[in-house]
Amino acid sequence: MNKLVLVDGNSIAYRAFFALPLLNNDKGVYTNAVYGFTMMLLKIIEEEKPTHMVVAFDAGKTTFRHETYGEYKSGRQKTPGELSEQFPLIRELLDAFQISRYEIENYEADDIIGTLAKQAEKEDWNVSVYSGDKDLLQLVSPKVKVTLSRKGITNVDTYDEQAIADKYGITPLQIIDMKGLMGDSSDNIPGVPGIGEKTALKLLKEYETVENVLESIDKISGKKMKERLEENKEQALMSKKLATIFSDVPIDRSLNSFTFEEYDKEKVVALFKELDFNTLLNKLDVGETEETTLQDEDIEYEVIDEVTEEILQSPSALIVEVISENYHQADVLGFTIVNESGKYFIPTEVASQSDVFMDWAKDSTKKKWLADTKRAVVALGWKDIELNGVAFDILLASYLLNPSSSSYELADVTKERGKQLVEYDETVYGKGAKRKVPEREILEKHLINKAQVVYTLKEDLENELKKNEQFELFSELEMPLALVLAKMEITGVKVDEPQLKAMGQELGEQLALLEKEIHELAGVSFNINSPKQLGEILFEKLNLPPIKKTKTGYSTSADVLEKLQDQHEIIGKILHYRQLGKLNSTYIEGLLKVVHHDTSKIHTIFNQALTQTGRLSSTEPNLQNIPIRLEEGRKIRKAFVASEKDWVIFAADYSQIELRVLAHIAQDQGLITAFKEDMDIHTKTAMDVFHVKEDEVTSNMRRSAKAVNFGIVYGISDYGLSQNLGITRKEAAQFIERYFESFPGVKDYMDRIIEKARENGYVTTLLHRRRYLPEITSRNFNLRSFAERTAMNTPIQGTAADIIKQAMVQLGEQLEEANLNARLLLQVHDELILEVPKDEIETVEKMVKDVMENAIELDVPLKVDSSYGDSWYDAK
DNA sequence: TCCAACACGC
DNA sequence: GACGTACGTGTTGGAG
Repeated sequence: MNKLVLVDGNSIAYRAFFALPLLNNDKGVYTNAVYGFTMMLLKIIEEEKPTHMVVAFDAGKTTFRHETYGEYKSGRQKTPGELSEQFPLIRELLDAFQISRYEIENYEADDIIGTLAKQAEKEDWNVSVYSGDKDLLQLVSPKVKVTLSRKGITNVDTYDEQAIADKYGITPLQIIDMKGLMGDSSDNIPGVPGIGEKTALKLLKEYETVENVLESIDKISGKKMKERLEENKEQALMSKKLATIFSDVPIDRSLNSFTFEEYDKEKVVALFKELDFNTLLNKLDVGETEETTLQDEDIEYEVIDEVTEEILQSPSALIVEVISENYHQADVLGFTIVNESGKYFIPTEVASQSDVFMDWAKDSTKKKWLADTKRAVVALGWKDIELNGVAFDILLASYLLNPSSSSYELADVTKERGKQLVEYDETVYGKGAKRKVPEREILEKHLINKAQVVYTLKEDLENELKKNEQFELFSELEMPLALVLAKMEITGVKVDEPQLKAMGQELGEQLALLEKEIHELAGVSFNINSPKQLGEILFEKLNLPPIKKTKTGYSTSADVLEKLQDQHEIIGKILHYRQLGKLNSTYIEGLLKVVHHDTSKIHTIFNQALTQTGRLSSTEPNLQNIPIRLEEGRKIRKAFVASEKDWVIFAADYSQIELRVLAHIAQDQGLITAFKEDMDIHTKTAMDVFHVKEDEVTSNMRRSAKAVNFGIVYGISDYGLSQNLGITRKEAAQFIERYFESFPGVKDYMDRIIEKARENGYVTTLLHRRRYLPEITSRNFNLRSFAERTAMNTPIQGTAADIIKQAMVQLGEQLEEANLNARLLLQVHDELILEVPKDEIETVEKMVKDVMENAIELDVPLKVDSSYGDSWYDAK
């Protein structure tokens, strides 16, 4: 049986380009789109084994669709130069593979594909279409399948009629009707305003086609909807026409001439070498037999009912499966192990009663490779099972290799490398309310696959880390840090529940009173928490001037309200109501909800693989944003107390760590001297920027200087600074300029780092953490400016993150070595919170300060302030 | 169930 | 010349 594969060349090239960082070969030619395209081709060839194959391209700027609608595809971003220069390479690549390409004036790739698909269908061939564009789904039939790239490049979904029905509840042909109603912003097809995917599908389920919908407008419920449909009848019909693929393109070749047999290996190898596609080269050699699809029914593994030492070899890939998102006090669904000797599933009951297993888990000489170490260590820690000897972690390795990835799930990590060897958790377990433990055998196979993938990925990832000079960062910093964090999470922070409740009580009363006063001042009762209702009251009923608007109406944000303070008594009360409301809902009620009642402790989860800069984040609850600036909120900290009698809460924070890091990496002599002399850095900045002596610095000057420093640290723009200081953008820009004049070393650094980012496509921190910035070469001003600010900021913020992480690892070791009972509880970006027995305070104070200040040596001193008290509030 | 608006920390 | 401008987490209201 003949098998025709049709590829939408433009669409796949676009996808590849935007999915991958802007790679280039040693000659500086951009190759990311070619690379992604190649991965896709190899995958298609291997999986589809086509007898015939065509890659279709769009030709020229205008098509017959522009005659219908002049605005078709207008407003589209121009193809970036970095991508257009890759198209010739893609053509060259296809020629080397001996794959036909086809384009024809006046028609789009879609139409060519549609025409060929129809022709092949008539001949009873099987057809597979590859694109990134949902429009193509209209071609699906019993003989035609459509595969769409989802995110990334080889991450795909294949659709047959059933799949479309499952996903959209409509037939392939109705895809056109759907587009007619909802439009398509990327092609500038208007559709009917106000109708999105959901509404379109609902209408089509009832009326089948756009035409029927339009004829039945009377029967449709909703006044707005009727009006919209009525007003846009013509537009809907035209949109449908635009979305319809034309299947009668005059193609001057016969279907049979598009055969695909073998590729010209010599040419392909030569081209791959030219493009620096070394990984793909290796693949070609071993290539064809290599397993790149999901392992299925026939995997062989053993279900263990008694653990023996023979199956516990070193190294082993180990999966400790916990499917609930929050892993504290969670169920472990089972263990799988893959090593030299075989593949094993160990049920939780078997493992937990096996001394052999426990000894192996505890034995640090027995090396284990994990998918997510902290998750496993914490889940097991709650069951008093010790896990040592973790030598590799897929999550952390993948994060370091590319912190901007949106997922580090094993399925994605393998897919990114051109293989899919394991199913998505969501597919196996379901999502949301439907998430559940699957049948025993499905679970076993899934977990075996996971362990298998960990076992194979380890080497690849390790090599990539080494190539990037990130292996030390991985093994000496992030890996040990995961264990430190695991301990902190299990330890938890003790909360004085009665105190929180009492504060909640009082807040509730104040809120009720404020609410009453606000309603009286407004003359009507309304929901103060609703920006919509509040906006109407303030700007329509009370006729206050609306200063700012949001997409949906009037802005009622704090900075707007502050400007209206003097104009009405109600404003102050609203601001106060908001402040107290936030405290009550997020911090009192929110925290009480997550207290573990058996111990009165809160156990957060630190996400170690999320931020682009290398900082941690904290969830369920977020303990990194407990109020401090306003006294009323700061009182919340009184409820965070030491967990044992005669212990205290101890806090140590770095003073100006980011600006010190800046002084070091920029080598700005003025800044370095200032820090060496331990000057007040904001005052020093003000002196230099305003050209005044120390005693002439006014509080306003210092405030401005502080805001500029803040801007430098967080990479904000002149606009951001102007908002901060309440000045114009121009004035803000001048401030920044004067700052750069005063600190020429900083200015040089900023220029250099942007240049470097452009050359490499990424920036790094002192410890080689990376962040890729593909948009730094964008012609879109916004994207480019953003990337430039990120380039300046990430090395600063990221190095600061490196430093405190280093301190945490060292502190963890030293506390243990010194046999102290004091323990780390929290990290809040530049500060560490511990709980300490009173008789250890002196020792710990010295140790913490010493470790933090010497975590990494810079050309400026690091300074740490510390304090302690009965609660977090008192540790100030 | 999702998104927008808002507010908290660094 | 306009663009729409640190990040991350959580709550609420409101639309579907």
